[in-house]
Amino acid sequence: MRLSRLFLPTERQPPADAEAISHKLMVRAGLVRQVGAGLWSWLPAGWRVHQRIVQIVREEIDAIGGQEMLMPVMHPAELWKRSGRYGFPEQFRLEDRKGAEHVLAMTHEEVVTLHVANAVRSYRDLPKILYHFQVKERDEPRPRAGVLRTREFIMKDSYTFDRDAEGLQAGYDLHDQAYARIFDRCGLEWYRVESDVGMMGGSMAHEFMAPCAAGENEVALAPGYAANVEVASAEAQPVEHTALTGSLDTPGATTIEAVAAAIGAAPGQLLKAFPVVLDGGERVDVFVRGDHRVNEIKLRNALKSDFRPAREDEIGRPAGFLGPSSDVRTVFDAAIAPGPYVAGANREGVHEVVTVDGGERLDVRTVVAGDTVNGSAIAIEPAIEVGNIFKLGTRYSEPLGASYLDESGREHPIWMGSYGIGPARIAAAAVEQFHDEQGIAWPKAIAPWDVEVVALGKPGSDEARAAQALYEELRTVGLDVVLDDRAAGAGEKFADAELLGCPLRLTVGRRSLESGAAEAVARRGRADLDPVPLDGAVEAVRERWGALP
RNA sequence: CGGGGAGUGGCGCAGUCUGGUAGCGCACCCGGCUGGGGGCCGGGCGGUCGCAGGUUCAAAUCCUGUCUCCCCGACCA
Repeated sequence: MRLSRLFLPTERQPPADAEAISHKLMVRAGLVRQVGAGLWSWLPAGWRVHQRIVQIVREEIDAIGGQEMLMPVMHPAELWKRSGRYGFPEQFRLEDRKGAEHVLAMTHEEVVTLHVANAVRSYRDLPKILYHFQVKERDEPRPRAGVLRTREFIMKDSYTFDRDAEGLQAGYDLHDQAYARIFDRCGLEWYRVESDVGMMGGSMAHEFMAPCAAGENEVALAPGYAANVEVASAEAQPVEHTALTGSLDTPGATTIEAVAAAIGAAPGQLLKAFPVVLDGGERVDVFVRGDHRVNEIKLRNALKSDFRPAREDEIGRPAGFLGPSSDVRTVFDAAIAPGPYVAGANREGVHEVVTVDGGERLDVRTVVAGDTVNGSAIAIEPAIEVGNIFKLGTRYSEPLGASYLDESGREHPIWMGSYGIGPARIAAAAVEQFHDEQGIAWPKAIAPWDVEVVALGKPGSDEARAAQALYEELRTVGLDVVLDDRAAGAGEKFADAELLGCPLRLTVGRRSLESGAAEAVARRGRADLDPVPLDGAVEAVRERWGALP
């Protein structure tokens, strides 16, 4: 490709409202452009990156026996009503000309299960791995950070169909291993974490996380331990107890900070009340240490029920002064070590010292940096979720009637798994992880081009002709090469090359004609490599190429 | 959904408070110079100031309404 003809609108300045590095650089480098909130076009160079990632994913899913197909983006609403997933706030809904309801797909469990339900009869038809790359539509409440969180994006989603839990485990493991190969091949720093199963239902889930500053997820890390903070569990740091007894007048002190200040105690000596009402209507008072926060996902999982905050009239005691009460089911967070704590006295303006010992214990708090796992302090860092794997079990096969007959002719629901990867997020994560002041430094597996040949001198000059000859020679041996043959100054060409971030840059100018070699620079680290002789360039480039990240 | 901010040539911005008919840098076009880090000189093109209504002799500027986008938080199959 010649830059003089490429649609590559680079910008000197980032968009005024961009915050995330990948947002700024991908726009500046001419890879993507915004169309609306959470709606993005991929321009030619950006699409090459996307397609290279897609191809890596395709190869690895094919390698575990996946069969690529394609399902539509628009679905009859009825199908989603059957699965019980109709009416999510994120779901785009529309009507056709006849007034029939449709939805735009957030994922494809319903459709793929429909096909399997209609076609699979026998255990002999299992297992199956089906996948596709298709647009997903989600009406996100807040799209952000360029291509990191969008309302429309392409996802590779695969689905496994097995006869039982063991089969599902095998399909799950295959994906786990394929994903590891995919992210390694893409050149990302990544790790696998335990995660919440969320609204997907199912019994087990892991996320593949690429650490970076713009990440929306928080991950708790310790040697041998990695978990999404949504589900992470750790030993709390101990609190020192100062001697306090009896009841304490705390008029107007309704927050932890205010109470701690009023009585001269550390927040960790207090109990924080979190009154909720479960789905079934049961009232529960949850207590965590004053310096901790309730983790609503962990709480929901621990209570095995959705819940909502209790209203004041349901609590029946003055909010802000709640303490343990024998009148209502009471749950203490596991991090509340037995001992005395300051809690509300269930009377306006009064706190009192209570002794917690035993009681119903559940782990429902959000871990904080410094907590320990196996004696090691955890760190919490942001990361982008680039892939996830879910065990769905029979959550979709039952409502949608996907079943098979076993050897004895008995009918069973099919066991399913669901596995997603977002190529756009891999691209953005790579930019977040590998960039410098000048621009992007792509991992070579997903760069838009392998080599950028910068031709200095006027178009038509000896330098330009030598650059073109080099460009053509490298192309003939299968390298993806882009030639900067524009009539621009050297500085502009170097600046654009560093923005775009191809792993290897070869410069052909007057000096090259004198020395008979093109200068070679590795983009990552902007490191000078041994020059590439113009005569015999292919071998030299191959050799330089092999050492690049 | 709560809070904050912004819409003025392709990009980044000034002008709005104090109304007088739109400006700067970059980019772009033409000519020339330069040709190894966004170079220089000269000459140009391009915007009914998000949209609608109102006030006024006169609106980018004041008033009302509305749309869109961004950031923080909540949310995030």
